[in-house]
Amino acid sequence: MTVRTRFAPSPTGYLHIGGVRTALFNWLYARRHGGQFVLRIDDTDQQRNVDEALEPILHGFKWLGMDWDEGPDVDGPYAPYYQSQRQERYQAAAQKLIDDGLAYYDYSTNEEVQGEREAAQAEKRPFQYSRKWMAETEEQRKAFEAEGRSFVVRLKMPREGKCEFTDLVRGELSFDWALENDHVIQRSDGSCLYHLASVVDDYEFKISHVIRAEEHLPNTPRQIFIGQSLGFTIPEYAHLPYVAEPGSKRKLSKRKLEKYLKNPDFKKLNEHGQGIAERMNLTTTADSFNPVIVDFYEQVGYLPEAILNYLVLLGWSLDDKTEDFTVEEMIANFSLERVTKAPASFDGKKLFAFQDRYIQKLPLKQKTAKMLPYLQKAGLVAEPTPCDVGPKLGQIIEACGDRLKVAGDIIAYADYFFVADEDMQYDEKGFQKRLCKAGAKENLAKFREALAATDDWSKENLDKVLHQFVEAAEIKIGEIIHALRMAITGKPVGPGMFDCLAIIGKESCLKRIDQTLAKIDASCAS
RNA sequence: GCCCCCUUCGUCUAGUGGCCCAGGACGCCGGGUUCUCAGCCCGGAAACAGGGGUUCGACUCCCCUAGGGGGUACCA
Repeated sequence: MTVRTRFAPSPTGYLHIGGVRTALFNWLYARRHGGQFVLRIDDTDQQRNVDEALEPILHGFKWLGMDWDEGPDVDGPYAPYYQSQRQERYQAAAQKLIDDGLAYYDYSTNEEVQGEREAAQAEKRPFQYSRKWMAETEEQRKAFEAEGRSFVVRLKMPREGKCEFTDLVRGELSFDWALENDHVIQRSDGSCLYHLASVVDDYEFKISHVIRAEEHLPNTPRQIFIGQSLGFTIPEYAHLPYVAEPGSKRKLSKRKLEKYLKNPDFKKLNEHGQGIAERMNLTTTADSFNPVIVDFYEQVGYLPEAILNYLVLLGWSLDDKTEDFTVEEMIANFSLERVTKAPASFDGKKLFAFQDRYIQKLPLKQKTAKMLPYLQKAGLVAEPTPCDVGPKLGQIIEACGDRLKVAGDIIAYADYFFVADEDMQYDEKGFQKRLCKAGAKENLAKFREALAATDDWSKENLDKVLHQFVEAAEIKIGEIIHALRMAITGKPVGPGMFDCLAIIGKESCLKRIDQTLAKIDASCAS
């Protein structure tokens, strides 16, 4: 049997991180078994601009490298892959169920059924529809219609026995048929509902394994009933635990951002990304730019492999120690048997740690290629790229070392390397602390002369020059180096001092020091 | 209300009756190193939800309770 799995996104305009985890498990399972991964679009007839709302989702999949074998843009033998274009099939299935006596026309009103439901609740017994308005003959239909009633189609569920099936994650499961309701499968306007559609599609697409979130577990008996009634082979089922909210066990949702931001780790992750977006002058909205949405990570400069590695461990593990997996290793090792049963909450810190590890492993050339566009978006480097930028950026990235956690971090670290001397911005707090203190100006002025007399501008030599200066002046190294950093970078923190001096170059360094000396007179209260 | 699922350090997890006074990872705390930051090195705290069984022996099996989550739509 060929393994075929599917993921069924609805065109909402964004790709949700929890959805990606579910999709990832489907994708890995298909790839692991040499099968196919299908993307089926859960749209409805009413939805407008489906293409527009779908595009960011498909883009997200592409960015992560999760390719699909059939679906939008990839035609396959079972097209169309849009549910809105498959209504006739669902209607035919509904008709067949009626013809076989496994579904029926129901002429009840909403209020009538709701009344029965409330009565059952009041008596603390399970609700079971009385089938009072069920019409199984033409005469009954005519009679109800004469009353002016309209109909829906309901499943005629069994009222005894058990529905038993094996879930690949949870094992043997058993549900009482009598507790299942006569669910509506076709609305009064003739359109069909999700459960019917889903079962019909899974069968027609020859899906072998339905791997989906836990919320569908209680729906499974009714889907099995539909499938069996239609004479379909029933797929294997695997119900995955949720990706839960940060620090909780509740299902992660798209619209509760406010609440998640109260979680310190989530907040930090978000603020870090927002900072980068600001430096790129990106206009963001909470709806489209936050850590619950995959696009956030792409914009900010995370690596897809890091995201995937983090996500695969949300509910799955190989053993007691392996944490790092390349995509190939994930594919080679993934199994449903090792999926956990309990929900896993989203942990921004851990995701960030994976990102850190992955980006540090990246060769300099690739880092440079990934980071350059960020400097351009921030307006620090022209487009097309001037030819001296590449080597310089390489030096900067090397100097920054593991301070750069995501590609977008380069902006904050590299701005003073690319900005004109006279446009350099000073961090005011740092300026006060490091340059407005006694002796700072004098030391800086003296060291300027030492630098002016230096021709060998290599960082090794600069290191030597500074140490000689410190010794001669009989001061501690900290007394000059912090002032110097402020003077030539404008910031209190950054890469190694000698790297900075070397990269900025003699001419600019002297100019910046002069500028700074002038500013000390202007800005420091005496 | 009814039905279903779940429950090991703060978080992700390992553990399928003795290898576990519970292992790894992220984070956290303390100390050291460095020109700042980021690191790096050393050390540390931190969990089997509770109660009954079964067994020579239970994190592992059974039952109950509690807690958490989900479903119960002419939503998906």
